[in-house]
Amino acid sequence: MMIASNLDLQNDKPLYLQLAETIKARIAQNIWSLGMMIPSENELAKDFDISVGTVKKALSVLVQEGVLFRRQGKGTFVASPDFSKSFSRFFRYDWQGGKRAETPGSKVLSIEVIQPDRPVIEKLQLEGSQQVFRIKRVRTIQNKPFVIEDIYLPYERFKGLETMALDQRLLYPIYNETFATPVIWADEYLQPATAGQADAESLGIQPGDPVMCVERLAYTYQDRPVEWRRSIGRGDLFRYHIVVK
Amino acid sequence: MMIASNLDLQNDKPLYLQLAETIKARIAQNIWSLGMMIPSENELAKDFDISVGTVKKALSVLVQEGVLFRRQGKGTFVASPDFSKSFSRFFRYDWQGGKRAETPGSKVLSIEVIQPDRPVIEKLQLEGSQQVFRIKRVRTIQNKPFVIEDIYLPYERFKGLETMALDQRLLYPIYNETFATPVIWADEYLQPATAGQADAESLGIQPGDPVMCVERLAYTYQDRPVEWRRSIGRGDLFRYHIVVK
DNA sequence: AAGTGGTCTAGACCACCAT
DNA sequence: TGGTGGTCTAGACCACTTT
Repeated sequence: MMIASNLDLQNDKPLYLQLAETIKARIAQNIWSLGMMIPSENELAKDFDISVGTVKKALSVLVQEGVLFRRQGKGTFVASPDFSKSFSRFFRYDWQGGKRAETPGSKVLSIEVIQPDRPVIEKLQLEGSQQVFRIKRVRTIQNKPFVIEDIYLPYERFKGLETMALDQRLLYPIYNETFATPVIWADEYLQPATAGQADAESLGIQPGDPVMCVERLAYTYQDRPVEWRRSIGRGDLFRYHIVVK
Repeated sequence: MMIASNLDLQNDKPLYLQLAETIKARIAQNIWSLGMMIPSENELAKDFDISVGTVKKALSVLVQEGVLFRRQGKGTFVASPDFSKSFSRFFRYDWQGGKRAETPGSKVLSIEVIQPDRPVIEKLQLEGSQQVFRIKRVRTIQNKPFVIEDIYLPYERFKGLETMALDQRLLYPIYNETFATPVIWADEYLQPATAGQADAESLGIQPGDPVMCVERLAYTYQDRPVEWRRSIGRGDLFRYHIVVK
């Protein structure tokens, strides 16, 4: 049961776009949350007093945008972006020709609450004198380190994170489930570099060996930045794959 | 005037996808060429004996894929990939954070026709003993080299390329306009490395300096691979930007 | 005025899923 | 069996472009 609303025939904007925006707004307000089924075509059509065809068009737009997914016979659901998948694209694990997509282990080296410096303030769009978490961790495959990460998070949003078992779980599901902060999309910059003394030791390589430096700014709903991280990956294990269309 | 054909109600595949594929095939066969207007919704519906709604759906799929574009009041046209744009999509080199999107110069070092080795044969899906072009060139910004490229092309498809002024123009527009081979999408792999003696000299850096190694397989219509290239870029000038969704 | 695509409707029938 | 989405139809009306 849903209160109909604010679709406007007088508006320039087509009804199906108005509906799409309304649905996105409801997801952003957590009226409909990740993974949840939203009302059926028929219900939406009835609630908003438009035809089913128009509802179909609105939903197809949101499916296209990755906001929803649909299953014949079941319903329409709010999509949860799966970053563990996109993560696994970034690295190749096939170093023995084995195809097993092994889940990387992770070990937190330190977690502290600090006063951020200017670049972090700007990237996370912090105001006043907000503090941030700084997490350093190393990720491993078969117990060999292959990436070290330096992660910054706004303290307020993630208060309580420091008490959690961060070694056991991926971070993005924690953001989503515990802090109601799903990561929707991210901006990444890649640059090649060579390992310094400290990084080389952490990664088990020689200073001067190639490494990939990845900076990522991750956003949640309404394009709010919620995490900034810099990763340094072993060059010999790092392979970034992208399909350009 | 168009001979109707081969849409099959008995087929598992929905009519609108059958139509979309038929249209793509006609474009691939150059029955409808780049930039040309294709028949209107009504004509297509009549020719294929299906409803206008189904035609609309087929066309919207192709618009989504970037194969067609539509203009209200004018018609539906075969899209010509915009190469100044796609170029900047494929290569995102920020010059010291400057925003000037300067067009890089290029200088061909060598072009030869050779018998490809196995990796090239597999990537370009060559049959029998087909030969390939191998082009080596260096790209420059402000007369400074920043990328060296090693490019492989099937000889048959691009016969005559060796006589063209490759220094003056971008390659992809040449593929498109002269050889009716638009590049539709590409697969890229990025990996950090350090410069060897020869590469360092070409790029004006020191051996051991960081470089980015980019391998790209470019495809035309019907997912046919038509170019394979390996690029080595100066690490200090290379910054790859990607939005992960 | 005639032709184009863009939006919207009100159905029909089907395939799939739960019960 | 009833509800869901997926396909398809046959219109209507509108906005835009060209002649």
